[in-house]
Amino acid sequence: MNLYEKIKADLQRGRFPAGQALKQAEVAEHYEVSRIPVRDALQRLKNEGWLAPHGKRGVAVPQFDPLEVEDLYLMRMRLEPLLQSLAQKKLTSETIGRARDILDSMEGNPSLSAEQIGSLNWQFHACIYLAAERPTLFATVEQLHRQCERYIGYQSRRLHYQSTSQKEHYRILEALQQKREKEAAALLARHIETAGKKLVAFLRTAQGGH
Amino acid sequence: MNLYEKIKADLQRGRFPAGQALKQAEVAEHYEVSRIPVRDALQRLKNEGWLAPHGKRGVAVPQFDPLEVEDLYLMRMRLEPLLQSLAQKKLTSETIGRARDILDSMEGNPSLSAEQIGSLNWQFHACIYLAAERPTLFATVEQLHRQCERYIGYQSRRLHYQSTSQKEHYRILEALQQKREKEAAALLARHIETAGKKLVAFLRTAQGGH
DNA sequence: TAAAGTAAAAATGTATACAAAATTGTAAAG
DNA sequence: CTTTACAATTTTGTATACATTTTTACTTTA
Repeated sequence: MNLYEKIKADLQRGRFPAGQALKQAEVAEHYEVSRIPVRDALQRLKNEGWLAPHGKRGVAVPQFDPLEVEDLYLMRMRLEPLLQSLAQKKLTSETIGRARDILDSMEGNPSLSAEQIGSLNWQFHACIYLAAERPTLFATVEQLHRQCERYIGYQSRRLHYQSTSQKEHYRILEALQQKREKEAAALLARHIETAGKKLVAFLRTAQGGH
Repeated sequence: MNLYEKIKADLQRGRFPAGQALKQAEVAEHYEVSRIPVRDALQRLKNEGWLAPHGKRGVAVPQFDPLEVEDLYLMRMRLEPLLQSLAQKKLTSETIGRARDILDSMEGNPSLSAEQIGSLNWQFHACIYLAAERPTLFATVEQLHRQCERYIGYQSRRLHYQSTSQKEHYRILEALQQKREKEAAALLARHIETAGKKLVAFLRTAQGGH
């Protein structure tokens, strides 16, 4: 586990209070490395939305921002159904099988951690998206998903939204398998919309979430 | 002009041959700095699509890839009309005036360089998009535009696609001003689609463009 | 008292030197 | 002749030391 992953994990678990400015020297001391690798990690984390620019220099732990979530899910609603449609034409039964395995493995284990659920969730969609063989489009979708992770990780420790989401997954998979292209896209769009609205509502009721 | 900008400018002008691997030491020597700032710059350029990962380590100058362009423009077609629609509700006459000024300044000067035209082009759209006050959505759109820049910069040295594009700009601006929301979005979508198709066609006829 | 300028402190940016990792080339074995 | 293992070289990663920039705090002045 490299420095980037360590810091990201700690951010995901809310180890650093929102709004706090992260100084290179502090972070370096905390993780017992020099400032050079810290610089690299912070730059990358900033680009991926895990950290926010802080004034003219430095970075800070971003606040939870419902408007950001709204934007992220709006974009995902536009891009992911597109990518899924492009994938559908190239879907093999083997890919569908792997996707189903992922869903089944979630269904079976009721004792999965929030992180593990989130990871499997993405693996399911990514497995389908990758079949499209559109690396650029995939990369942007993946990046949007990464930005959402911060909020999902925060929410999923308190909220359980798994069961309905799972049913939607199975319905999407079936529509894909039966080549009902438009339905699959529409289901996915609703799937994302629902998740986004739940998340925004949760953040707003929680007064910004901190 | 910092190192990041210098390297980017040289990439934009095709100073480094496509496919070439860039080694930190070489780049550092070429620009007469140490490897530390080179590392920072290369990482950022890689994240923005100006450089591609090269095996397990290092970066390389990416090839021109028509499929990448197709993806970029597909995404822009989905996201930019959305952002423009969100902006429309908040458009002031002052913003519209500034947008018109940008278009007029392009119209007047027939002796603008390719880079200048590209810059003004983006300034026009960005001026409208910013009115939406949706920083997250704007950031992604801006990033997509940055990735397109590499191709536009390459093309615009050979192709002149200005005049038709300019007419489309004026039509979009008028639709926005007259609150014809759907028309403005549709015009923008077509505007992007047209530009994308031209660019892809150009790259394909030019055998990948190198 | 408020404002502005300046000096001190703190934080980031960069160079040099060293450590770790990956690649390449070579030799030995199948 | 191909393949595998190992050593040499190359390349990237990191620590320490120094330079530059930004911020902070204090002093001076209106």
